[in-house]
Amino acid sequence: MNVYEYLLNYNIKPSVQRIAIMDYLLKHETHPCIDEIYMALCKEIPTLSKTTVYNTLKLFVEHGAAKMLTIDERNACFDGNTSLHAHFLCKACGKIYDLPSLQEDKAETDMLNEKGFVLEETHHYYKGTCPKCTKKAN
Amino acid sequence: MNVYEYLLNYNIKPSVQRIAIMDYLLKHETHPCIDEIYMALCKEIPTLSKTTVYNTLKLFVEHGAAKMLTIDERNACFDGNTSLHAHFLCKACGKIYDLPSLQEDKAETDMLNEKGFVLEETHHYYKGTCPKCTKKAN
DNA sequence: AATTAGAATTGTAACAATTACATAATTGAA
DNA sequence: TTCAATTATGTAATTGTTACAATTCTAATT
Repeated sequence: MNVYEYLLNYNIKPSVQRIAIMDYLLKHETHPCIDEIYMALCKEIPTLSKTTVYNTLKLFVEHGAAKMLTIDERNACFDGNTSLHAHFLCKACGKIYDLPSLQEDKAETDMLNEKGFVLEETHHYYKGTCPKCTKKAN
Repeated sequence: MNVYEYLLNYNIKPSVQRIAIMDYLLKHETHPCIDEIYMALCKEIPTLSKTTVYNTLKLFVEHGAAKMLTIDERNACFDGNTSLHAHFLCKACGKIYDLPSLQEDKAETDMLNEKGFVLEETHHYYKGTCPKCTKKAN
C-alpha cells in the first residue's frame, strides 16, 4: 500500500509527518489515541510535536481519511478504517474491538431524511466485558 | 413524580443535592452537561460544588439511574431517560435530539453473546445537520 | 543556485474538563 | 449526646486540547 498515493486520493498534501501518521493508522487496528500515535512516532521522527498529531488527525477526519471515535469518555481515538462498522469497548481492559459490519436501520434513516435531518456520520457501539476479561474474572 | 422514592428504587440514598440533580435530569430533556446542571442548580443551592455534581452523576450512572453520553467529543452529557433510544447531534447548533426508540440488532447481539462478550450498554447515534439549521443555511 | 510565496510544523502558553484528596458537614443509630 | 459512617465541599493538581506566533520546509520561478 502506497500511503503517499492514499493521501492524495483524499486531497491531502503528503508530508513526512502526515505519511507517518496515516501509515500508523492503517497498520495498527488498535484505534489509537493521540498519545499512542505520538509516542510511537517520536522514535522515528524525533522533532514531531503533539500539536502536529492533533492538526494532522483533524485534517484526516475533515477529508474523510479517518474517523474519530468518542467511545471512551476521556480520550478520543482514531480509526483508519472508514467503512461503516460497529465497535465493542471492553470496560475491563479498555480494548476496542471491531465488529464485522453494520447495517443501517433503514426505517430510521428514512424517517430522519424525510423530516429534514441531514445525516453525516453513524456511530454504533457496545460497552461491556470481552471474553478474555470475563474468563479472568472467574 | 416523587424523586425521593425514585432514587431509593435505584438504591441511592437521597440527599438534598442528589434529589435536585435527579429532578433536573428528569425534567429537562436537553441532555445537559455537568456545567449546565451546575449553573442551573447554583441558584437554588448556593453551596453546591461542581465536584458534587461530578460525584453525583457518576453515582447515578453506576446505579443505572442515568446514562452518560459521549457524543460530543468535548463534553460528556447526561440523560435521565435510561430506556434504549438513539440520538442525533446537530453539528451546527449542538442540540441533541432523541430518536423514538432503538431496535437491537439481534443478529449482532446474538453473535457477540455466543462469542462470550458480555454486553452492558448499547450506544447508537447520528451526527449531521438538523432541519432548522439546514433551512437557515439556505 | 538563489529567491520567494505558501504551506506545514513547531513550541509555548493558555484553557477547560476532570479528578484526587483532605476537610467539613450531615445523618442516624446507640 | 456521642459517635461512626456517609455525604458534600473546596482547593489544587492533572490532563487533554487549542490558540497563536515563530520557524521551517517545499516547490515553482528566475
